[in-house]
Amino acid sequence: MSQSTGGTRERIQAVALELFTEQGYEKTSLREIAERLNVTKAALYYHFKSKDEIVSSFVEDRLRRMDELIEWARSQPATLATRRILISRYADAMFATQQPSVMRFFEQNQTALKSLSAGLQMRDRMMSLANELCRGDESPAAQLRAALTLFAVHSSWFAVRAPDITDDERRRIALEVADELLAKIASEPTVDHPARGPLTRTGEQPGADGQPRSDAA
Amino acid sequence: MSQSTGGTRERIQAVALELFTEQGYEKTSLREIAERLNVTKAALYYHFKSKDEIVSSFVEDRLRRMDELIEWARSQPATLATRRILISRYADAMFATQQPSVMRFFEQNQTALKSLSAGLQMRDRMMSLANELCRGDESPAAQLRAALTLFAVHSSWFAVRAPDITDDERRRIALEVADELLAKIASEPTVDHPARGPLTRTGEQPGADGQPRSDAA
DNA sequence: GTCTATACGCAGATAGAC
DNA sequence: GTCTATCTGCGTATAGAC
Repeated sequence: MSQSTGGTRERIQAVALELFTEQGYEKTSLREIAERLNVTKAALYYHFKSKDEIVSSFVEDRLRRMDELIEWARSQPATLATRRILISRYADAMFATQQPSVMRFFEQNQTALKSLSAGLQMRDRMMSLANELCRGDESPAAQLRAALTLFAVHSSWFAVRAPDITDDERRRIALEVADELLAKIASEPTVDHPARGPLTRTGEQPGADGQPRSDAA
Repeated sequence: MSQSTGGTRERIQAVALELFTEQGYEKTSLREIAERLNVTKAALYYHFKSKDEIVSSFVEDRLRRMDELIEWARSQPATLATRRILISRYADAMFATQQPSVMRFFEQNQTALKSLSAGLQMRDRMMSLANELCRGDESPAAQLRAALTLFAVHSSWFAVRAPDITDDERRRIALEVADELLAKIASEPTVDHPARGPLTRTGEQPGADGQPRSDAA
């Protein structure tokens, strides 16, 4: 919040993010980060209390965005239109500024993030987002489609191997595939076109969300 | 191959696989594995030359299966039918025996596997498999769909949260979603139904496979 | 086949000078 | 705000006894 230094804190974040993503959080030592910046390990400890606080520092921003998104989705009806806007906004957030780097960091460090509080929080948000994407259709297939929708946005960054493709094209293709998946999720709890069938409705649990959210949106 | 010991080698593999998956490869120490088995670290080194050789030992089997699968796919025409059988056989392999554990290990240790030879080999095979799933349709959207098809099989294990679902149901749902994705991939290089449009064909690279494979299939 | 003992290095983290 | 110096502990791996 209050950095009066010449951006050293930001430089540490940038280098750490890069190394954590390339070789993994566990495998990257503070010594390595310090060497890249031509400073000592002790200098790092002036800016951050610990190694995992470096992670938290660049995750905060993303957490905030996701919270806003989830809150918005909960205030909307569970229709295809809502879901399309939801995934579209999610893609916007992921493709904006330097978020792609943070996105890749998360993909590449899923396991390490299990022991980091920032990681657990992000996991929680991703689950909520997936839940919102299939709210109203509790079938297993819908859950899978919802998850794949998020994967579509994420993997558009590495799964598409084209030499001169722009970020905008990646985004558009991701949303094209995502929309197809979303279209197969039932829009209303009472389905009126039994062509797809309800599959195995194992048992409705009413409030799988977690918090009851009593505060205003 | 030739274990005359009372299965100690297998017990090490099992415990290592479990811990590597739960807490990550880097974070799991040989001391921890040894303690779980009530042996010493030195005992581990009798059975395996190094830590990463433990990984290789339980990856070998999976590599062989995937090689067979890829080889088969290459000998077949690039049609929807081929792709459906391919993903179905892949699912069979993934759901068979204790392969789900190995599958989860890979998902959870993507980054660590970049510095392990076994990991690099698996990455290579996954890429080849994805390539086969969209051979004949080099559009970015097809590449994304092919990758998501594989994700569908993988994520059916954790994305579907249902209390009493069987492995067979998971497999069926994964293939249901996978088939939808595959249906949108063009079956022939010369598309004759322009309803979907050619998207942004950025530039055809004839042999994006890597090896020219001159040997017989 | 498994043990004890140990080598050697690097990890994260702190104290206190400048 | 950055440094030098240092602490403490654990990491992988090896030697050699039983």
